[in-house]
Order: sequence, then C-alpha cells, then structure tokens
Amino acid sequence: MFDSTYVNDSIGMHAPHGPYVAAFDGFFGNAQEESRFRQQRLGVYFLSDLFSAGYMGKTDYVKDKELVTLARDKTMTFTGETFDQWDLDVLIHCVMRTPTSGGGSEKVRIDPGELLRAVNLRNYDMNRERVFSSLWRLHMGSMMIEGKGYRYMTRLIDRVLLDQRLGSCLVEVNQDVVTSIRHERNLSLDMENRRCFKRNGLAKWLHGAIMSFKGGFVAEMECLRALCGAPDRSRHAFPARLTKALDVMSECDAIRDWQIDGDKVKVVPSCTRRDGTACGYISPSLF
DNA sequence: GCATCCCATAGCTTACACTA
DNA sequence: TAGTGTAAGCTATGGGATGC
Repeated sequence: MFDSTYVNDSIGMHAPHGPYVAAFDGFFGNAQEESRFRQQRLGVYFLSDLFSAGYMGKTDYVKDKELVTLARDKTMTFTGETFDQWDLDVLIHCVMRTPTSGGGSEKVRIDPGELLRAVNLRNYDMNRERVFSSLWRLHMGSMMIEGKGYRYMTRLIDRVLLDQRLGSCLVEVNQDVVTSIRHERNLSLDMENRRCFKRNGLAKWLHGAIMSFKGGFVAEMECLRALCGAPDRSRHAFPARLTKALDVMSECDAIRDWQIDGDKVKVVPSCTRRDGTACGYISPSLF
C-alpha cells in the first residue's frame, strides 16, 4: 500500500514539487538567496506561541491568528487547529526519522506505537488516535509569514497517508522544517530531555527556547507567558508553573542553572558553549 | 513480551470568591 | 474592576493484574 502512487495525490492540489518550491528562477534573484529565504530559523517555530506550552490540551480552530513571536520585521499568522507541545513531540519524532540524503522531500513511515514509546506514553487506542489527530493538525495548519514586500505561505507536514489496515502512516515533513530542526542539533539528546519532562508542556516549550538560544536567555516573565501561549486567565498561576518547569528541567540536566529575580527569568542550558555564545534577551520591546 | 483494564493518585485547568 | 487565591472537576499516569 505504501507505494508512490498513493502519495502523489496530496490534498487535492496538483503539486509535482513541494508546496512552495519556486518553479520560476529569477523572482528571488539567485538560487542561493531563494534557499536562504525558504529556510526559517528554529526560533520561528519554537520561540512563539505556534506550539503553546500545553500538553495534549484542548485545541481550537483559529483563522489568521497573529502569533506572538520575537521577530521585529515580520508577522506570522496561523490558520488551523492550534498546536501544543504534544504536536511538537510528534513533529520532532517525524523529523528524526526523515532521511536527508535525497536533498528533496523524503517520506518516512511512522509507527504510532513506536512514537508513543519514544515520548513515554502508553500505546493504546486513545493515544494512537491522538497521534493521527496530531499528524492531521500538523498537516492542515498553515502559516503565513509576512515581511517587507513578501508573503511566505507554508505548512509543517506536506503529506500524510494513513494505512487504517496496518495502523501505521507515511509522513512527508516539510523539507525546510527538517533542515531547520536538524541543523546543528543532537536530536536524540533533545528527545531524551523532552521524554524526561513527561507531560510538563512549559518545560518542553522552554527546552525549545534553549534549542534556539544556545547561550541561554533572560526574559521578562510577562513576555515569556505571552510567547508560550499561556492564557491570560492563568496569569497569576504562571510563576508557579514556571518554577515547576525549571525544576523539572534542572532535575533532567537540561539546564545548568536558572534564576527568577522579580519579574526576570534567567536560564542557562547545560550544553552552553564557553566560547562566548550570546545569551538571548526577551523583553517587551521585541513585541 | 506486549497490550489492555482497573483503580488510586497527581497535576492541570477553570470557575468562583475574596481583596485592594 | 482587576488581580489573586483556592478548590473542584477533569484527565492522564503509575502500578498491578490479566489475557493473548
């Protein structure tokens, strides 16, 4: 069943290339510039409320929702079912298994049971259904990044084929996402850390933040809360959640040190290089 | 060895009450 | 009225037992 003839009919759109492989050289200048444009930085995905700090929580359908990001010169909007850290676990699992030798889009077979074991969850009907739902959300959700003079439309997973008879699926992750996440990262170690955090969505979100800010970061509490998508109504509970999450990360050796000083939070990852890698700063001026 | 079920427990979210 | 504290309800987890 997992034959190329089955994966060519995507989502009703005839797409011999990936969804945004430019078929017209010259619009973006040379090929190198085009490549730079297409590959988003890790922070675009991890330092925003695209993947909120929840875990297997309630999802909402949103249309053109403006995401909270650190980007000053572009805006990001999202349409689809909202994502949380469970969806990010599913995405990273798929990225880890995507072969990169071909250079173009590569498909990978995903076994829900294996995925669930990899993230420390039980392999039973409800959780397997959650894997399929997450893949559906990751495929259906679309982002638009709008900068000076351009709009960039993309999605995280290009194609999903679900084999209901075998209970497994074939997934084609957006090649730019694969490139961004795998760039300079030891994904096995990242997944080991995330597994250790169990269902603490905020710890997983913060882990994503230190994947982007390799030298750690200093953040204002309120900005951090907005960035990780924590709702306004739970504002008063956020400091306690943050302390708990940082404790969990510290116990799992994902961070070397952390401090909460008034409304400022400082996080130093375990793998900080001692070559002067810059520490990130998250403040209201960036919003 | 793996999947599933049952039950007690823990954690998170949300609604409501209270206070400045 | 906005911010904060608390408790109830919901849901997933962990451990043990059982079946395939």
